[in-house]
Amino acid sequence: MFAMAAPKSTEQTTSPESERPIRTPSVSAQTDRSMLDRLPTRERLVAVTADLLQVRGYAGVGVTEILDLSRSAKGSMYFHFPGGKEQLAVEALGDRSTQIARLIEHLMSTSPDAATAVAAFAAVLASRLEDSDFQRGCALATALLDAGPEHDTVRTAVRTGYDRWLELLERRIAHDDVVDDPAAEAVLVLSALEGALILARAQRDPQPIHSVSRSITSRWRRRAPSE
Amino acid sequence: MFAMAAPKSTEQTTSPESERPIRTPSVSAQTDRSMLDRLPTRERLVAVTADLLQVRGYAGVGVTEILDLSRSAKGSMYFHFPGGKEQLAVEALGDRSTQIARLIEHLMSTSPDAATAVAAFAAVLASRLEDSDFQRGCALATALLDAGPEHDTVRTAVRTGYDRWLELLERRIAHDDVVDDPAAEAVLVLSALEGALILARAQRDPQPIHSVSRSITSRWRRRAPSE
Amino acid sequence: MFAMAAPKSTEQTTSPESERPIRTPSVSAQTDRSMLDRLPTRERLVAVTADLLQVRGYAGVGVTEILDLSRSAKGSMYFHFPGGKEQLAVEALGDRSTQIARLIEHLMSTSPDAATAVAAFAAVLASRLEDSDFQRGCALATALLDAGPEHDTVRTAVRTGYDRWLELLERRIAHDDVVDDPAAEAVLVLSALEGALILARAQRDPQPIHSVSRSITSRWRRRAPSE
Amino acid sequence: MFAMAAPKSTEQTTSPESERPIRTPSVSAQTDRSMLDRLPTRERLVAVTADLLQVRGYAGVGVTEILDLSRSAKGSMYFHFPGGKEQLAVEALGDRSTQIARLIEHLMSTSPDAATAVAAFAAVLASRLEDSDFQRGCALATALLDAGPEHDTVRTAVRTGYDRWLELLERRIAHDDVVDDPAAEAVLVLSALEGALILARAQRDPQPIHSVSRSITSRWRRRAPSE
DNA sequence: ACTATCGGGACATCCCGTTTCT
DNA sequence: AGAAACGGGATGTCCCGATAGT
Repeated sequence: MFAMAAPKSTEQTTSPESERPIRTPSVSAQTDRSMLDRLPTRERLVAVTADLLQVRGYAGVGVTEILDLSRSAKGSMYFHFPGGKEQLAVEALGDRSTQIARLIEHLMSTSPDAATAVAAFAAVLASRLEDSDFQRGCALATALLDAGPEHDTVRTAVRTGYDRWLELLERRIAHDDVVDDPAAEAVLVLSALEGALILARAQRDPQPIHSVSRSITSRWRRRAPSE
Repeated sequence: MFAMAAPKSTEQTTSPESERPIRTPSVSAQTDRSMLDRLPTRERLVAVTADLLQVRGYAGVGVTEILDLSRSAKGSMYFHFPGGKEQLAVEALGDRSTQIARLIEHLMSTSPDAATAVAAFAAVLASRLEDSDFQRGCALATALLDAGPEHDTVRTAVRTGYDRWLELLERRIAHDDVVDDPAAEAVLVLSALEGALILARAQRDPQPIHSVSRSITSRWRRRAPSE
Repeated sequence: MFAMAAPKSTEQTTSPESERPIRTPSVSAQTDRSMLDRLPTRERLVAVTADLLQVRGYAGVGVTEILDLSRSAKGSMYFHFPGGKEQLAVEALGDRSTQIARLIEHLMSTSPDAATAVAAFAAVLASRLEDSDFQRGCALATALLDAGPEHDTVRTAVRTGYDRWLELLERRIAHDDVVDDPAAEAVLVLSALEGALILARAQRDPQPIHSVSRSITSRWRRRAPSE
Repeated sequence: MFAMAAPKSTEQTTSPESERPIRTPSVSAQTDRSMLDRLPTRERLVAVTADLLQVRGYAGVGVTEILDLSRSAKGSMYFHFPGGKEQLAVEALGDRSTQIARLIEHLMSTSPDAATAVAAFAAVLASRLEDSDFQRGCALATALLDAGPEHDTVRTAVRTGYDRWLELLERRIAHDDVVDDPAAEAVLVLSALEGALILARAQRDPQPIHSVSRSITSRWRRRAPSE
């Protein structure tokens, strides 16, 4: 999908026309450059922020980096997001969580059963992680963990995202009627995938993601033949 | 055990007479003050660092804060940890992961079966989270997610910790003989708990932790008579 | 008349939904809101600027704050005042100094003698200071002191205002014939009141203002029968 | 005493060895360079801050300028003054107000009577103002007026300074027994001089200072021959 | 006459690592 | 082992002025 550049290359290849060092985009990101430049400033900021939050979390990302990568000026950012970094992060997380929600919805409605859908979802997560040299985990989890209690709006945004995902999962699990408690099972699926994403990142190996997906769904498929 | 509210005291006392700023210990931490003061400098630094990493991650914690909370001076820190913040973090994560490993070991050996042990472990995690006003999740996950690729020693430390935990879990699951693939089941248990810890933090509700613990262990207890 | 406390609202609402920050009007000002909204843009800007200059001086006031409080946009401001902040300040100081001149004129012509007029003037200054929680001193002095040599037009505006006041004072003192050198006495009156306003602000006590007014005028009333 | 450089020369004479533009010391200051360099960092910061506050007030002075002029690093400043700009200002004002207090004390004890002492004091103020191209008024007044209510420690420092000066003035006036109410007369003297300093700055003419000094003291000398 | 953007520099603060001295 | 001081770069935020489009 995209390649990973060197990790935050502090050294600059002296390109002729660059006066000040322009930060090499350490994470080229999901949203790639060609489509980025076509976006209006506001969307560009959101997209870049989402990509960076996914990799280094709230505290780990600096607004300067966001500005560099999105080729925007400080003034523009504080015009569109008077609430600063926090507001930008909240909006980026909302944006990203909606994207994932749409992905889940799509997989749920195009798969023959819940188990297949979950396996497909796991596969997408795993491939995104691998393709990014094991940097891009879950934007929500990554942003949440180092936001600190003073940025409660970030936590709320994360929570809202998780709640939406859980509902989608639960609905399909309930529809398939594979377990007694669909809500608890949705929590298990999401928790296990989130945790596996972290394990995979630590081990630089996507195997945990596939493993948990298999472990969980192998118990399903029993009761309901689903539509 | 203690409450935590003050949001990183951005406002100093600013009274002209006060020579040095006194940082409100925003996170009193697992390691509490009275026992902290009895520790030698080196251990004090490690303990405080572990506590802070658990709450705000690698990027979110500053050495100044560590120094303030551990009542040590810069010089002392760079004497004990010439590698600076990164080395300190690695050592703190090693320390903390050993503590958790010991806890797992203890629970595993004192519980009648694996399911009970896992439930007890989940209960400990949940209560620690709640007691800290939903701040203290897993130090390893929190530190990993915002460390960034340039701090690979941090990732390695996290990985080592996870591997040790996995092995302990796998051993007991294998011993109880409750599932076909004990290694995969250990990964599921750890992943689900890590993920549930995050969900719980986002929702400010420990329920996901208990939920996943129940969901997973409810399938066990069947085959093995346990020792 | 009104109270003033909120310290420049350094914290934004930061709610993700709020698009634009709403600045808490830290200084509602002499010119109050209801009459402000009825004014055309240009006058609104001048009035708000004057109020702010009086409280925080030239360097202490930002155009953003002026814009927020006067509910105008940047474009409007630079249309009316192409010279920017400096021109706006000059005009605001001219406006305010005219108001004060009118007040002096009125008091001078309605009082039985110069001493009574000066006491009345001092009383007005003192009450304005007290009513604003000891924030609103003399706009001219406040703006002058932190304008810096690069904003000489500000100094000139201040000077012009002072000159007008001095002339009015001198005329009445001369008319009453209470001292040998009416010009010098006018300078004394104005200087003492300006200085007392500062002392009063520092001490949060209006007493110096009344004190100097009494000290000075107690020597008058002797020679002249007044008109 | 010293010369004034060009007013904040935004343009830089391209001296060979200067890499980044080094701010031309817009106000060479009371504390001149040669003696400044011999001072330890902490004192250097205080001295430079006092000089700058005197000219442009609290809001008008930036810490960068203080750092440049005092040739100190950011780290040093926040080491010595953890309370930042505000603490530095408070300390500078305390320092400067002590210097003036000593001057007053000296003049009071070496002059034949209070009137002579006040005239001498006025002469010093006037000459300092003139020598600085009408920039250096009273540091206390200048810093107070644009500090804003959020920096109350600055106001307190100013108040303390004024109170000390008033006491010294009152003591000598009482000793000479020239008026009925020495406390009120001290307030008059200080107020008039502070105000005259402002008028003189606005008019670029020291005359108001001498004028008020003469106006006030001409009524004295009557009753007491003093020691 | 006004809105909606943008640009880029300056602001106060805090960062992490080093050095020097005891 | 540790205290005191320093260096200089990075942080998030805010600044003032400009511009393009009505």
